[in-house]
Amino acid sequence: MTVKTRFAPSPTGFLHIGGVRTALFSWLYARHHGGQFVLRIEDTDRERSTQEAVDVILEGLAWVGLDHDEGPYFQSRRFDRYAEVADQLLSAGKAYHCYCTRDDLEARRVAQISRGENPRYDGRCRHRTNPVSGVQPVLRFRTPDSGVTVVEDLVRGRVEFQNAELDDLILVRSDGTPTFHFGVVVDDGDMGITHVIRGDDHLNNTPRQMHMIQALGLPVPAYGHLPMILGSDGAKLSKRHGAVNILEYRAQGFLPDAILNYLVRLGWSHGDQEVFSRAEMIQLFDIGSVNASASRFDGEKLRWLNQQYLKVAEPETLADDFLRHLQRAGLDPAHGPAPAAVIEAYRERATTLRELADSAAYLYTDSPAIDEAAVRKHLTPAIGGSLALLTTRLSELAAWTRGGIHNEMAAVAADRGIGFGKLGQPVRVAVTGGTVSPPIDVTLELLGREKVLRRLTQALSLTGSGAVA
RNA sequence: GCUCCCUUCGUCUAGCGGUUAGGACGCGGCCCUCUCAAGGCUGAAACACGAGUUCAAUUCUCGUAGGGAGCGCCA
Repeated sequence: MTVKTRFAPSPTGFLHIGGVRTALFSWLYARHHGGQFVLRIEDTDRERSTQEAVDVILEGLAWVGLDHDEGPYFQSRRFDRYAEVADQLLSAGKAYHCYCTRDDLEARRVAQISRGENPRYDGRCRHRTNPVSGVQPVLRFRTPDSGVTVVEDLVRGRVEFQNAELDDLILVRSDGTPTFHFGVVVDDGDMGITHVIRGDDHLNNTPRQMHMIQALGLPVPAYGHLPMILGSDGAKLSKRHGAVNILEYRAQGFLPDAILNYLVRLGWSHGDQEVFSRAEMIQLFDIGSVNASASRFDGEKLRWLNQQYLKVAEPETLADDFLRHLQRAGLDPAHGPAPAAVIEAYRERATTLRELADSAAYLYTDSPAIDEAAVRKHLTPAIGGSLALLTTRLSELAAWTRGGIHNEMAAVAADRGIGFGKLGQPVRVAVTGGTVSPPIDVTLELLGREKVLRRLTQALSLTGSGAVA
């Protein structure tokens, strides 16, 4: 049997990190077993579904690289099929029309709750033989009222449900549209889904769906219910801390591989290993060793992982994204060094591409941000002579390389009788405007001779030493 | 309220009857060092509680407490 899994989001909002994790595990399961991964858009609720949400889901999945083999299928285009299956169930006596109104249902629900009962449909239309005129009925599924349904969950193990606890759920609304439960069952059957891997908010729905599948005479798929991801405060994911559009992570400068790596370690592990390439994930992933408990989202660890990927990536592959972040910051990439060299120099000093671009901003502008306190501290009269000498020597340096620059700086420091560091930091402040940058020779090499000489000359005047190059 | 699920350092986790309870992020210290990082070494930090079962429970069972989910003509 070939494994076939699916990811079935409803397009009523953006795709967030929790959805991506669900998609990832489902995708990994399929890929690990050499199976197929199906994408299905569950848009039976026409009121709340939007094309914009569909686009965002598709773009998000494409960005993180969770590719599907089939689909996207849209439930909204399969209404005829659902109607056909509904008729089948109705004529087989496995479903029936219910004429109870919403108001009646609601009133009974309130009464049940006040009596301390599980609010559920009382089945009063189960044996009705005549239609109620003027009322458009819904179609309800006739749930077995005794017995036990066992879910052998891939993640939770054996979970039992008393059928008597379950009521007759609606398959088709009075307006003729199918409900979520019905669409899922018909689609999973039609699409040949063998393994349903989804969030554990569906665990309680599983016995009902199994009943429908059995009534349809279809094979019951295997189920795996994944624990949910909580916000960093332990509360349900909300916009404050993670339930943001997955594409926002791209805007923040995260890499897809880092996100998937972070997500796969939420609820799953392989010994002490922390970093997994996609190939390793696929090879090692085992749903049987997925945790049953919910986990919290930790942005710090995501940042750490992101840097791990930043550090080993081919700089060229990061160049385009880096350029986008520069432009976002209002900088002109043409006015500075080639991206790869900057990435190379900065990736151990940044956790995201966005941070990296922000740190490198001084390379791409003629008016870098100036740290006034650093200027006062380092650009003192005493350093003026050294800066003047360095400026002269750098202007005469034959080849503008870090090695050559380093030699000139060492020579100036020796000549002036000061340590390398005593010269390095004032130079750093002079050319970057701040106190932090890659090794000073690398920094100067990146900036280029023209900008370096100009900034050193400007800095010289700030020292108040009267020295000139 | 009813049903179902969950519970090891602050966080992610390893553990699958006998361990000095391991690793990672974060935090502290030391080393390296022109700054910041990165890196190396190192420190503090956990089995929710109570009963069983057992020679022996973090590990098995049952409770308790605390979290979570479901109970819609939402998905």
